[in-house]
Amino acid sequence: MSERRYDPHEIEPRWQSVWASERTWEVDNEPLEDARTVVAPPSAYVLEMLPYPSGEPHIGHLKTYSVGDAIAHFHRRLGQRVLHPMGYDSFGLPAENHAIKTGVHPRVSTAESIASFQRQFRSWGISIDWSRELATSDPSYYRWTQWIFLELFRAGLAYRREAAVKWCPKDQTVLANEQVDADGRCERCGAIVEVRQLEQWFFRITDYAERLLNDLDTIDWPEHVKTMQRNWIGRSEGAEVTFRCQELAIDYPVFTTRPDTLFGATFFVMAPEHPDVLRLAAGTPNEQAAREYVNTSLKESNEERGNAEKHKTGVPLGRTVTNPVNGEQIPMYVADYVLMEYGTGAIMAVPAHDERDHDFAVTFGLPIRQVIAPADGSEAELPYIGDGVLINSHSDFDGISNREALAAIVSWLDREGKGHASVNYRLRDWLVSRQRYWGCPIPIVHCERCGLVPVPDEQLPVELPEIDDYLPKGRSPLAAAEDWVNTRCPNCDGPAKRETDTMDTFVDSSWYYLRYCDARNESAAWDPSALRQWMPVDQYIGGVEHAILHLMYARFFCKALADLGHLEFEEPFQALFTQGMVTKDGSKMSKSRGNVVSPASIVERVGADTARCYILFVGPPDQDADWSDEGVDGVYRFLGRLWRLAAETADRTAPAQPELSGDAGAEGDDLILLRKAHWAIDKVSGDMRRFAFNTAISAVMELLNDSSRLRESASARTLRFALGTAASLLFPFAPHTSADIYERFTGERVWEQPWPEADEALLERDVYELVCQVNGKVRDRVQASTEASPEQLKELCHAAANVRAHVDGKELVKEIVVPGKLVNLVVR
RNA sequence: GCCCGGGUGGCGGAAAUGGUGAUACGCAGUCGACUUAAAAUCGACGGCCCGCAAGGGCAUGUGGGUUCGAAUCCCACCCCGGGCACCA
Repeated sequence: MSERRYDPHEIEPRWQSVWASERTWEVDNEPLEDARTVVAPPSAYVLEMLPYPSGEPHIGHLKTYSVGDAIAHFHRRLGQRVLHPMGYDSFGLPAENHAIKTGVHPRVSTAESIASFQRQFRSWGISIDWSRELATSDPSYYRWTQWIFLELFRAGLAYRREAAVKWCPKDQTVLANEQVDADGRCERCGAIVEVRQLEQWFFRITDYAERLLNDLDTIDWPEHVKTMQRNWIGRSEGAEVTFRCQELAIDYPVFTTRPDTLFGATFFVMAPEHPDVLRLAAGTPNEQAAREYVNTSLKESNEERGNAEKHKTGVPLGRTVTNPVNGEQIPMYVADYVLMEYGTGAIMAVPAHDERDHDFAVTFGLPIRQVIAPADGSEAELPYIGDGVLINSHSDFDGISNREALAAIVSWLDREGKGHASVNYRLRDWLVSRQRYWGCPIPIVHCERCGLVPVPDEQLPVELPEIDDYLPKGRSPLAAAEDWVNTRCPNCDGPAKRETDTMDTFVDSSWYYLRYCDARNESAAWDPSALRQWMPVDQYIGGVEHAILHLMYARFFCKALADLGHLEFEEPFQALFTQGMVTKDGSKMSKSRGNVVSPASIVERVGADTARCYILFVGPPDQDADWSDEGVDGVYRFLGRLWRLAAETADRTAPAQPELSGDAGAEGDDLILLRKAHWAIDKVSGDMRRFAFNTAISAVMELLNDSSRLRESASARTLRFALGTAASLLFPFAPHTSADIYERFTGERVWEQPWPEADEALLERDVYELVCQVNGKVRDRVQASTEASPEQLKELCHAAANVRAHVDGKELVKEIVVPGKLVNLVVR
């Protein structure tokens, strides 16, 4: 027999061209009537986060799509119709920055990158329904992004206001809170972010805080991702309490989570951004100092200001407010530890029971009045944050627990009209406007007479104009395209100007999964019946880095669009899987470190099947994995051994026969191998459901090892079954090699075959190795029958030679029998 | 500081619900076969210590505990990774 060589470069393109020419992975939307009358096969929507096309795909992409493709294939073979589409998140800063540097239009460089992604996805053999492909920068897509924007605008969910916003001086654009990292740096370019007052567009995501929080309970997401979202939303229960400044006759409500400590409030603090600060200070001796303080604070970066280690600063305003519970006049301060964006921008300060207020009081020599004492009567060290009983408060409340007092005080405030129970969220409205070119234009016209006027639906899309200069100059580069900017008001036909800001790219990616369901619809963003068929996404796959931003925004879009009557569901992604990062030598791959492994070079060296299997085999896919070229070689050897043994066995058992089955009367090595094959089916099936692809692949390796060991002693038929099964089980990970092997054996296409089922009878054994322990230590092992009674098992154990050596001459205290496992004798 | 994950051989990692000698599978390593040689391939051996062996002792970050039995459960601590961080 001639030596056969495993040649992925021959095998892979051959199968890829079958899938391309037959459009194997395309699925149609069933007409609705059919879905109702015919028993429609169950469907599944398997989706990986769409890539941002910049340069070439990297290893992280390979991992995401290897995971997603395995899931998609598994669902198909379980008999489901699977929607598994692909698209590109093709608006964004990197292409624009590239354009600034090289003059190449972002559309051109993006198109090149997309072509590269397409080529590589095909070369990886990912089972994509290419008929639904989309790019968010394509007018046929962003037309509908604009339509959604206008729907939100008309509903009051998109609005414009002046705001202190995060401004990146390098990228010359506003950033969302979420795009500023922990050090106060721009997520993209790393420059220190500044604060500016600008008119900006926002989405009213805060209206949805409660629902975004509560509905987390209805979806099957990793707990840590839910936790991150919960923290981000940051719900706090408490009360809003009104403090009145008598001199100016102004009420200042504050939010507090601790109304039980109201009697301990000894001063009052406002954020530097608070619009009343200068008015309050005006005419007092502190006017000048307050003004200077506000100015310095506003210039300070968030990084400097947010540092909790920093000692407290502030300036007295020379005014007082009245504490509503006891009528005390307490002094007002302005201090930068109070944030304008949270609560009301003003706080009551209780130095005895709040660390920050305590620091401030110590620095400024303000009174500290303890109003809660530990319930056990011990002396509390201040600030005391814990629970206890009220003291120094009011005879109605002193002595009762602070939890009770909290409720009692809130209802008292409510009755007196001085406050009420309240809930606050950390979540802020989503700033969506960007002063950049390469993004979706905001379809609004500014008319001097009519104000903000939406571009009529039938005039969408508002297409991006051609410009020569992408360089941002503090305003959108679009402002330079005067022919485009100057237009007529759709309302009054008077002269008007187009909005020159573009949308944050997260807007584009907040609804793309809807568009896939009806990607070629030219008269609507989607037809409701198309969504009914596929949505919500059954399994979403992507990196944890999107745990907050993208996943929160997409959820918000669904809820808002559902409220507007466009969707019949409120959660886009029923289940989520987040895969870990791929590192090299323990650190993140990056060009500057020079440790980038390109998927293309791996595929060229060992083929896509090896690359895909390796990345799933190296460890649990939800964890980070370190790339090792030696490990890749190991997987390559495995696929090669499997393919060669299969090819050799197929030659021996030719011609191919469609059915693949074991011998019912198998015995000896045939039975051993048959059992192993069924064990592997059972193991892989379970592992697929748990995303345990690493152990699934190792189970197939075990099956191959046994097949190889028994290649001479087992029958050709059993060997054929074992190896055909191995190919069938490996198909979701190594589709080309598996399809090739399966076809050799059966002449059939493995992707058209149902997922194999394990024969229960072959999973069970009639004899097993009984573990014989003495005092919990294994002393011997004997063959036992599954049928044996506990009494018989005890006897077997007592009879074992090495057990006797440890038991003889000792007192038997206890006997523990675990049928099917072990017997443990306790002796003294 | 708070909230999540994790600590298992030289390495990546296995081990639903406590139950085989924990370390499957792969990598690296050692030895052997084939070869003029190498590569490729195939086969064998690999936790540590004592012992010729049978066997015994010690081993899942550290220290306690629960249990006939703990990588797995409980308590305390140490280390690593991630998220949030003046959110009142």
